[in-house]
Amino acid sequence: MPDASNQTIAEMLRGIGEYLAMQDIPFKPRAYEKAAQVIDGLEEEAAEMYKKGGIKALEEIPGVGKSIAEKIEELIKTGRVKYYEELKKKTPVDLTELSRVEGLGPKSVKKLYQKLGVENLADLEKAAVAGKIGKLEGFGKKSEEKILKSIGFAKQSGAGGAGGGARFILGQTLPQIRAIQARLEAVAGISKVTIAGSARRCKETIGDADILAVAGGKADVVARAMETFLKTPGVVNVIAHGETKSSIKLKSGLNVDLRVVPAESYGAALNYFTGSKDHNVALRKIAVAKGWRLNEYGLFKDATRKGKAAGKLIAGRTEEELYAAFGMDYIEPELRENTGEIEAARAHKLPKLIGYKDLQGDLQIQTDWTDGAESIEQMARKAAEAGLKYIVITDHTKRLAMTHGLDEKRIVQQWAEIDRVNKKLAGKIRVLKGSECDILKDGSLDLPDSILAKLDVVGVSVHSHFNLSRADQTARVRRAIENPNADVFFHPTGRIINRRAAIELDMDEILTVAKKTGTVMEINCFPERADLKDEYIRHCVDIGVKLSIDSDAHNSKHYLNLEYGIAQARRGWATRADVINAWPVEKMLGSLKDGR
DNA sequence: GCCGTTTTCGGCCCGACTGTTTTCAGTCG
Repeated sequence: MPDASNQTIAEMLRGIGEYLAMQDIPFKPRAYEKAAQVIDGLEEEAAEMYKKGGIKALEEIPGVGKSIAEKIEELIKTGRVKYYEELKKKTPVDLTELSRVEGLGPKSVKKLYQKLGVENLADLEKAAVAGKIGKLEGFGKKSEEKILKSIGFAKQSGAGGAGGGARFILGQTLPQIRAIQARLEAVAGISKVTIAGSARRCKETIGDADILAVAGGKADVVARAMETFLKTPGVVNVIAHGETKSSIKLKSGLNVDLRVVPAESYGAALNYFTGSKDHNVALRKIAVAKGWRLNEYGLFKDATRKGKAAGKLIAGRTEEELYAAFGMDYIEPELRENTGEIEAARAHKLPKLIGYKDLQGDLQIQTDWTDGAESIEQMARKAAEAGLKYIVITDHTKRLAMTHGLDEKRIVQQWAEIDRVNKKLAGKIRVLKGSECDILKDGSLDLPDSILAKLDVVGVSVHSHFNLSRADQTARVRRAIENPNADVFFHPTGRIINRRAAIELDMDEILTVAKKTGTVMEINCFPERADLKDEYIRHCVDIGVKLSIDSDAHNSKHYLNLEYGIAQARRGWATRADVINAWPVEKMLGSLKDGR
């Protein structure tokens, strides 16, 4: 049976949606797009669901009805979908490639194909260079220039990543966005500048950045803000420049939008531009059901009137006011994915998420004993400055030879140094003895139990044999975390965003074993790891597997990354009670396995 | 094509900006 991954299924559905959109068919494209999105976000493989429950199981997926379920079934069974192939044959254009070009949508692609025979990026470039596009009805000189300009970017974004448009890693991008925020905050007359969009929701990757600014309604202030924004260092392209909205592209390829709003609409606008889209649509549907209307200017009573001020304003100045008007508790941005937060907010059952200042310790730190850059004492001092009360030194073990991993002899030597630092920094911070112990191919550990039993915290992790089959990898990890000395499973899936896929692991089984054995799952704060990711974190929270949020610091600057791990934990609905290093040191230690 | 605490039929989120336009379609988020 041909194996269709969720990604393949989503691509097929999205493709059909795009072809239908090209033909100006109403509503169907949105249905396909919606279904594709849901499949993309599915934790379980749709093919597995089909195997277990047949086509009925597929139809139970939200957004999937009879017709789409049949197409998924066909793809799983035969590896292809006739309907999709017929659509492709009718209009043989590379839609995913062409729609990466800024300003080019399905309608334009269709026209370019019909009038000029443009099927792909190369054709498009040829036609533009030859000046054919400017002469087309509905297009002009400017459209042609715009297309030429963005072809370069489209080529770039196509080369690197899977699944179309480039995604930017949150932790690597947020500092850039915050710099733009700071520049805008310095503009006279601007009272508030907020980062919105997926960056505010702290998604592990973001597609673009949205910034919201509040101006007192004075035209000159707005103009100054826009001017400052357009002059952001590193701008390569101004995509739009209007009275309330401007949009730029940076050298990095990141698109940034700025919207200027009046104070009375700030809450509604922030909510609107924070998203997610699904969350907003769900809210708007509730508004419509009540006979109200929700847009970026506010929540209004009279739904029949269109435009900015549609009837009597119910709420809009703050987000709190907005959610209250719906009879909901305030929903933290990290939760706004329409995955149950709206229902929970209505029922007043939202969790109290772990806070950004709630960590007391850090359970994974490397030093210059292996591949870290700083000494144990330096790392300890800087951790204290960062507000931590305890840290665990977890240098690599001997199997990781290139890091000069510790063997039995050297790790014992390290304990003496830790004792010395503890004495010196008494009252400032406590340094615990730990290890990032390699999991060998057969699931045994790289240090003997006699050593591991003497450590305060043992982390175990996979650094080799990433390509084992799902069954073998799962068995390997299972054996490792069943070891009574293995306290924490470090960066469990091993994925590195945009670079290395996650290892094949039956996460359901691993988390079940973790629950049974009391093994803690790590949320690794390295922005490109963000491992575990949000959906698995939520699974842990649901079944009671404890978490730790660790910097995996290799130098003291890396403590700053803790923010991103906390964000990830919040996206997974985690509270302080779920995260062991949010607890005092004695309670944390007491919660670990007693293999020693 | 999907969906249902008004509905199994008739809806489907909504507004800003751009370019090519003398009033609007396409794109985007």
